[in-house]
Amino acid sequence: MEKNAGAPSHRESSTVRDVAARAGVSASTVSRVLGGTYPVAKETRSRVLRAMRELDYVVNAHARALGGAANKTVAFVVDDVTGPFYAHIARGVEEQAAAEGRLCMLCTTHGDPQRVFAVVETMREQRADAVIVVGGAWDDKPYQDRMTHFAHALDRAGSRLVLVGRPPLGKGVPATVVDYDNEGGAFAMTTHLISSGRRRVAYLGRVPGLSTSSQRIKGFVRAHEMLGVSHDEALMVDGTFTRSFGYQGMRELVASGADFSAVFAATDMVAAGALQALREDGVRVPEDVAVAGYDDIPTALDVYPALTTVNIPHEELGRAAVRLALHRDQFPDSQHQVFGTHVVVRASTRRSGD
Amino acid sequence: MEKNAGAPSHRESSTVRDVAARAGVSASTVSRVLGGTYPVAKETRSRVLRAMRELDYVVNAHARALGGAANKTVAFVVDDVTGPFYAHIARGVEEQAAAEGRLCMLCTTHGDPQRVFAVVETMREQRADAVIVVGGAWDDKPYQDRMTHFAHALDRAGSRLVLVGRPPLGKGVPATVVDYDNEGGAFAMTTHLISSGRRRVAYLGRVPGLSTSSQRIKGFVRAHEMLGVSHDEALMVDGTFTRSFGYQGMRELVASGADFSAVFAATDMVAAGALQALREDGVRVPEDVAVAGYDDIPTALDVYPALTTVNIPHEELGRAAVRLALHRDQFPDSQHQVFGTHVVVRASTRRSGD
DNA sequence: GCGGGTCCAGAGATCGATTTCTACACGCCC
DNA sequence: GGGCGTGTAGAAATCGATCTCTGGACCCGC
Repeated sequence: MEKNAGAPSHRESSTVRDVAARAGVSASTVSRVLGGTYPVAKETRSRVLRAMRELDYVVNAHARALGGAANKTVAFVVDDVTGPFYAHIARGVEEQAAAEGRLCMLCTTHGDPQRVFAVVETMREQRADAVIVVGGAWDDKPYQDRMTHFAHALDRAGSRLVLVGRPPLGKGVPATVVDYDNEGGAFAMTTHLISSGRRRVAYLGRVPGLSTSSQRIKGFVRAHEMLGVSHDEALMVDGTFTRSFGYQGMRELVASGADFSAVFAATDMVAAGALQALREDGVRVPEDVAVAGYDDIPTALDVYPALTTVNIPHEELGRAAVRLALHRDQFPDSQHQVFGTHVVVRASTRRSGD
Repeated sequence: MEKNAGAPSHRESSTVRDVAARAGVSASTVSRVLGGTYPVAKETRSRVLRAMRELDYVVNAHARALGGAANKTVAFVVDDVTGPFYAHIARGVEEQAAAEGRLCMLCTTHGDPQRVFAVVETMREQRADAVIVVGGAWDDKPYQDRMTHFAHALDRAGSRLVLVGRPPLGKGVPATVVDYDNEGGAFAMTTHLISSGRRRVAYLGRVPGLSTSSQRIKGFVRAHEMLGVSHDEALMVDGTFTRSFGYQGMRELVASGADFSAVFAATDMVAAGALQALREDGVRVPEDVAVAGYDDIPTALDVYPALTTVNIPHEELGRAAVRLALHRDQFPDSQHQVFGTHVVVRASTRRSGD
């Protein structure tokens, strides 16, 4: 019996050979029609196209990727897709990736550093064009060494590590860094709070060892120093970047009888929880206590009162990450790009007179 | 010169042959160490493992996928990752996919039906184990025919189409359907509103042709009929599932002087916008007007007053989608699974006496 | 001592598409 | 009419890992 002469097997999808057989040409010719970069006689081409349609043929992306051609995939690694912060960056990444004809692989790590490594390793296996890691980094040395190792490994394979919203790994490490002015935003917000007369500002949600947290606190402290206002260590509350911590932490702070006239929450989610706690405790916002957040997620508009926060250009970060990584040969000098942040004043910090 | 005898090229990542050469064995042996399913002498194995470590070797997923082995990828198609509704389902999908040792490809369509087709086609090329499409479907025939075609094409290729939150394509179509009791939730909510004494309920955000919308409205209408309350077509406002429509639509409804004592918003996002509009118009919630949403996204807790809404088990939908699709041979009878929904009563519909 | 079994490892085919490299026509000019 | 470009298409090698088939080494018992 002739091999591949009849109809293709029922459980399998068809291959170039099936198409070739049906069109009465060779596999090479089918491939050339597919690629379109090589002259094929008009009549032959249409015969091949018809055969492809009739067999409902689609190329095998793996076979194509194996044959040297780039794999056209961008990997995206986040803690948790559910967080609006990540979701909006994800959107930017996905949009730009689509615009550049790339697919987008999504991986979540649930804040577990070990999973970051596992996931990046998997992305090396997938030969992704770029691996974009989003969110705060851990300060410890082994972690950074490991990321540096990945940066080199990816580079060797012709891929690229991209760090979004985290500090660079050091000189000479082949990685793209897309960051926002984290410290500056915290500085501006703290200044806003203090200069509006709130001299005792609590910081809700310090995460020791997390770069995002450290930078915000640096800005927070710097603003105090700049304005000659001493800040009280007792008003620094350790926690996580979650709504539930915001609620718990705020309740405890109020219960402790601490003296404060403003709360700078580490993120908008934390602020949302804090607002609920204050409401339940009968503390008026902004009359008794001003509340500010960080990130400017959509929910900031919906909490009551509307939340003063620091805006981060999330989607632009995502788009830049993809763009810079894929065209790194065109932008060799902007492989560390920092976007600006700015304070958005809403009702939660407004003075009655304003 | 011996081929592959020296160090691997500097710009390329190493292959099994490189590892084999370094360990002084054949490629087959390296592969067997990798797979672990075939006996390899202990001493040989450790030599190979060391060589892999020294060369920082990772397998080429494409080469592996080409050799028959399943590709271990689940595709996830949504309108927009930014929406909390999708984000939470995405999380369920991602978690379950990770638990099953699968990677997750994310694609967004921005509500464009054409992009759905393009994306699903790409997923066929990628030979994904399952293609999960989330969100309302369009009622028109060509759209459904095309989806049916994809269902068959994926099935032929050993993959699976999964529809989440959308109606089945018909008898005999090889697809997994994971749905929630959309109509029942709307029915329950409408009943809740009417039986608490609000006899004139506005529906904010009808989207003609979208299955999600039609089902909710069906429940809305059925509740009216059941309770013997007539509903007013003038209180049905067409729109989109967005916060900004919620705001606009609500303002216009108030400005029109329409008579209503409750608003059933098509989604929580719509409700959030509506609440802002009502606040700005000086309408008190829930005293003057009760407001309810649909989806139970986290923001429902943060709006003011806290939003009464219909809970959907988002993450469970996502997990079930992956589980049922990958183990469809084990669950041949539950390829159309419907999850329950339930009303969550919060402040936005509460009577003062409650 | 030799057949028979077990254990381990190499050679080579294979997956599907691309990409040389090769070859056959055809038309054209000298 | 023979030589030569040009246009078109096939045969075969290639990518990297896996899988089958084959075969060598070694131990065992009779």
